[in-house]
Amino acid sequence: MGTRVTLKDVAAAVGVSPATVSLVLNGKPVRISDERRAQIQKVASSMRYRPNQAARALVTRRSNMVGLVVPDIENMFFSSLFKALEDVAIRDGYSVIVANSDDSRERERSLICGVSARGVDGLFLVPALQSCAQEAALRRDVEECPCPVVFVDRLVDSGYCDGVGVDNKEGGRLAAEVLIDSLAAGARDAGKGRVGCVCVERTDGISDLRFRGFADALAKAGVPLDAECIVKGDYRYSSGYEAADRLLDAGVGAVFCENDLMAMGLRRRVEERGLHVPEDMSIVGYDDVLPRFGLLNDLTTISQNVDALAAECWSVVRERFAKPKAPARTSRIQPHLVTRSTVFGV
Amino acid sequence: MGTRVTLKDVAAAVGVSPATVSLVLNGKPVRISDERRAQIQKVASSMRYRPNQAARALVTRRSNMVGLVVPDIENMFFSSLFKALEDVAIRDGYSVIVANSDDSRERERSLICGVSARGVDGLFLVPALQSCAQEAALRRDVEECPCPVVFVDRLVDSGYCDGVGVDNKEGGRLAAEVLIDSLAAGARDAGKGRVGCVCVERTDGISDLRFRGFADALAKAGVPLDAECIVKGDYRYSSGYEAADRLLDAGVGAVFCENDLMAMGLRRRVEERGLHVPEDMSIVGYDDVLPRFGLLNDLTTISQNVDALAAECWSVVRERFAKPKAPARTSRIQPHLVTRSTVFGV
DNA sequence: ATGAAAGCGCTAACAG
DNA sequence: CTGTTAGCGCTTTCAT
Repeated sequence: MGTRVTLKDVAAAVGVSPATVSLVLNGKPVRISDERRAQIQKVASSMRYRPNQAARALVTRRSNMVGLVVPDIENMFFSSLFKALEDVAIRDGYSVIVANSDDSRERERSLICGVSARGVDGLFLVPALQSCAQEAALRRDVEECPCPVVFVDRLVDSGYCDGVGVDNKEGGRLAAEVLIDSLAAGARDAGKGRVGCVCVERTDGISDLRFRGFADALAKAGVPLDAECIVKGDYRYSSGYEAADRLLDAGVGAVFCENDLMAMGLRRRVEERGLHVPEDMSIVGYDDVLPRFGLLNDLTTISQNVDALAAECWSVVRERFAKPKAPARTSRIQPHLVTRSTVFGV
Repeated sequence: MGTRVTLKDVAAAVGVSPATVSLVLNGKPVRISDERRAQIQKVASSMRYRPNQAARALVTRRSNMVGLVVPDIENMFFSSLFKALEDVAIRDGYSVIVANSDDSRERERSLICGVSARGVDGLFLVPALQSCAQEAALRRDVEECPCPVVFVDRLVDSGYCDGVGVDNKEGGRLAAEVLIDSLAAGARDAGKGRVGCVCVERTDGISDLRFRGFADALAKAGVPLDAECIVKGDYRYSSGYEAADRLLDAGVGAVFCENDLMAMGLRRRVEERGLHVPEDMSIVGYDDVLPRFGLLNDLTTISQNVDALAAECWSVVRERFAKPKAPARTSRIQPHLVTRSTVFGV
């Protein structure tokens, strides 16, 4: 195990004061003779000096760490979000501390405290499901948090806090649009002409928007969306799988699933019944996160563009660092349609 | 944004010295009058005092943070590993800093430095692929690292460093065993009687062991494993998918895939050709990590037991904290067979 | 151009 | 039983 070499060690080795070394190593525009500069650099690197970040954080009040609290890192979307965020953060020399709230208010609360006590400069928070239903409690925690907080993805009422999300309503609209086009592209056999969806009932301020965007666009185009064609899901593969029979039996031939996992489950069951996608059923998913995990994905889907989301998160927090008192800002990434092979005729 | 209240603030509010407050709040067994104790506790909590961890780390030389460097957090296995590790670490009050090496030696190197400069108490490292081929360079970094390192999963030559992994050879053996049983369970039609595998060629010290365990067990049982029944894969869905035709055409009816993703891809292609699993082909996967992501999995597979792996990681590092000079120790978790529905007759 | 000194927030001796 | 003192490793005035 290596030993810890301090600034003082370097100073002693060179025969100057710690202050001088600090100045040089931090590239401060103080006029120190070039020879000294070079010498200090050389000695420091040959001694493998690494500044102690804790000490530095103590005095500068900046840790170059940010926190990320997600409901569950085993949700592919959040996993990707983390990776994308780390990619952009690391370029500015930041590390990311991640923690899982398990969608629990209590755990989230303790995480906010715990992570901020670590001195992070900013905290990205995907609010727990339980918090979405207890906005007042969440707000209290956020306001007490000694560092800026940015809501991510789940945009709860956030006049008091920065937020970055995706335009879910637009995503729903895009899904409706392509399904409508598909309907127009070719006449369906009898008993396959209806439109349906697998949607999630949650207070996360996401599923309802996707549904609203979808339903509104359908209505505007005069395409009916009947109650028996709306099946509840829970974002998991199995719920898509289980939705298939009801949809098929209702004569649905075009389905919007609120995420890709459910779309895959749906597709599997459809094919198990000896039917084909998209000939017998068109399917649109949501997320487009599967390919990032090495899962082959030929699903036509609405992409959330996780990289753009992460980039925007970073840009928002940097602006907040620069102007701590600026008014809170919420921004939304635009989703887009990725056309692959599961929608008939497009 | 909340304000930062320090120990001194609390001390001033109570009218005692900072030291006293520190003693009380850390539950030190110093005999301080109970009334003072209670009063200090009360004031501290009402002022919402949170100790500054950076300052504490500076003096105690313990940060209560550990690092985890993985090749890619978008690999489901590592994603699960992180979650499992966080679960166990948080119970001891530890936070985890995660970073992706992208399997690059260079990036890993800079991560080891960067993370350890943050003062982590320990570092869990899944060596980058590139490092597995440059053990000397890796070793140098590890030995220079000012905190204990634990190799995880990819157990490179590690006489000098603790390690925790899975017994991959045993996993391969288990896969062979169940496939052999399956063969015995029912006679196969002609042209489906051979055994094959989709395996990965890598220097990660994992794929080769799985293969070796598999091949050795087959040999011992007198079951042939012919060259044309061994197809190369890359751990991704698509490579399993693409392996299917060659395997089928070679008359293979029982396949071991070195991970679940490839097994799923293989299965998909087999079914696309109108065949059935397990009637026409038995498939054994490896990992059993898919269900954790909400992916329905009815694959018969070799489970790595990520939770046990993480628990063992934690136990190893704790022991290292306790005895910094103890000899390095490598331990291996035993994998086990999870019987589901993709092996014929078992 | 460089060094001395103060102090970030906390803990750990040591006095009292 | 409690307060004072002295740093942890670093940055940052302010003198020199």
